[in-house]
Amino acid sequence: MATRDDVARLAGVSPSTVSYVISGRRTISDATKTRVLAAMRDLNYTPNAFAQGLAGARRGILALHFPTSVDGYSSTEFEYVTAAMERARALGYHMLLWSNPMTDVMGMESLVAQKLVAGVLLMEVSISDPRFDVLRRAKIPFASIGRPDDSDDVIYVDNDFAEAGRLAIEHLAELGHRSIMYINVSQQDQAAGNGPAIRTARAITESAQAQNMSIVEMPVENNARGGRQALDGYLKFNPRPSAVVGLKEFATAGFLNAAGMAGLSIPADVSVVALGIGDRSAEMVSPALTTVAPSGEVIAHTAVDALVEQIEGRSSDVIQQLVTPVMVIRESSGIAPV
Amino acid sequence: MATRDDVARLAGVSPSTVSYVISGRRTISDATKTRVLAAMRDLNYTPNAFAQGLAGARRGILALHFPTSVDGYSSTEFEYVTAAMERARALGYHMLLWSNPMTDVMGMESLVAQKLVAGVLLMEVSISDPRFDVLRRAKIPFASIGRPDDSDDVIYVDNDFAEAGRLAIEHLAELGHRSIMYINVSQQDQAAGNGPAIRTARAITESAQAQNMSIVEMPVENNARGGRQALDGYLKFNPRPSAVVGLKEFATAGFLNAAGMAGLSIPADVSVVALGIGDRSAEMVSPALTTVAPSGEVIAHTAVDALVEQIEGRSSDVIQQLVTPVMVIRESSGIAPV
DNA sequence: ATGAAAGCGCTAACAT
DNA sequence: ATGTTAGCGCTTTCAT
Repeated sequence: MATRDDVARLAGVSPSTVSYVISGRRTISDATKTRVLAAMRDLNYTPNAFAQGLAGARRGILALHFPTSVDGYSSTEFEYVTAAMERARALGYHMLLWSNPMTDVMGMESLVAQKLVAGVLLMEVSISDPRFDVLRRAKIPFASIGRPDDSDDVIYVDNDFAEAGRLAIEHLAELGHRSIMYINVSQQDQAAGNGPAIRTARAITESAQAQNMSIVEMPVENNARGGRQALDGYLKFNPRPSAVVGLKEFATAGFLNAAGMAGLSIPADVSVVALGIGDRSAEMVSPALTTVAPSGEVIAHTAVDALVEQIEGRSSDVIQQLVTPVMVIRESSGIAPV
Repeated sequence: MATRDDVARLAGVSPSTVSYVISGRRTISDATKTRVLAAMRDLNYTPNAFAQGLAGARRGILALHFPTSVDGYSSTEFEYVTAAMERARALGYHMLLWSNPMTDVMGMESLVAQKLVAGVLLMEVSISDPRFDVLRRAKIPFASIGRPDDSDDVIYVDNDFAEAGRLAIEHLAELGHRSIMYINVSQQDQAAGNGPAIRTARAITESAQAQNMSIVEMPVENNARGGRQALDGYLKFNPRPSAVVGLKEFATAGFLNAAGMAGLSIPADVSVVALGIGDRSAEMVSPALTTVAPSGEVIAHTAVDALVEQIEGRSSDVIQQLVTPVMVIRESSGIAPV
């Protein structure tokens, strides 16, 4: 494999000139530049990433970190991952995927200490996420998709949960619903500080109050069994809420299916609105779910942009951005039964 | 940040001794080893990954490559990704996620030329996948999840499609089904050489013949619309097949939903068996899908193991392994209507 | 059992 | 506008 010196020899210039042609950090005469570029092409030269990194160049790798989850992740989360990776690539960075248990902060420390990555992007952050302190101490650039409670110095991009809650509740209010059940994440996840769950609960509670609607909560695990449990709980209410707002896709889909099996008709008997779920998943179930969700692509792209800006020192602002969610009315929501 | 020389100084040994303590490639007296280890701990030392890479150590990064897909990927595919990453981590490697259009072979070349990654794991391989030649030419270790037609020298782990087809067809045969519709990938994807689609078609055709069953094919895109088209096509058959075998999850789920909307009862009117779909997706729809699929975790783990063995030169065998799929009978398959 | 020293292929400060 | 050179922090060969 050709090295920089090979290129320099072939082009008849000094090695550093080759470097400067690549980095553009020096003005090079057109004639020289052309010769160097040609030599690079002839030799099929690509700089060695390790040498660049060691010599102190901009390290071209970002890490995308998410805690390992027993429930697994959905296609919605994968969309975030692929979108982040694509943006990173577009900006000239590689993306290291990286996951370990939330509590295993050591793993994170060792990655950072290896100096391999120029910055870290956090996914699935909780309101008191221990990863932030590790990153702060390591003085490595980081940004997060989602935000902790203590977020003054944190660069983040997050869903605008207040707006999402408002959209969902107002949609249901317009359809005449007066009482709602909220399928929350499990108590365990709530205790762990699941930000979207907590912020969504707050948002829909406030919006419901503003609309004079009543609201009850149903915490279940994010899987088909959780969905069935949510239905069991739902059926015990008297009177039953006429609408359900669900946060996680496997639980919400599970509720939808269990309700159908139990002879409930959706949306004639119960309306269902799903929050934070991607289009693909929303259309995988029947009836297709009405959703209120931000574009995963927008969130991921914005977050990567913010991280890279910080890495490249182009901006010292603490970028904090809420992305406005979009409501897509599909088949699972309709006029409240009389 | 502490370097190896700092550790050496603190421990009162030469820098190379520190290296040898880390690599274990030299016998070191217990006394020395203890002192060095203590110094490493005191200084919170972690070797610089770039320096290691440059100096020719084992490069600790694997790349996981998949072509960008317009249809997006499902949670099933994400399971492969996370499983591969976890195994890589367990073996001491990082995992770089990497994706670009199948035809953009240049992107792959430049990654490889950067010498950043020790090996490449390919996902979503097609039967005449251009990526293999790039990798062969680059003389970089690689392995694939799935296999091309020309696979003599390719280390791969793949689903045992023949067995999957047999399991699905025999299950349906036992339930009394005599005629089947196969929801295939789009004609475009078939032309692109989608291995699972082609091998599954072959497998179920052969198994169906062995069972004296008739089989028709229905190519559609892998999304909800494709599922509806599959139903439209299905309804036009006279007589209608009593069972449907579907390959891709969004299309198969779409068929399921469209059939339900159209008043067909599943499995009373039509049985549906889904191939290659993960449990999570299978249980997201209603009725829950009977599936025949390999464990994504097993496939991914095995593939990463094979790749790492090759990288570390522990084995020069061309590991080629088919993973036996597992049938999970859920609610979408039942006795054929009379 | 340990040390010394020659690279690995770059970047960037210091020349001219 | 270009060349020279001192590192970056390791691995590994050659010494002892």
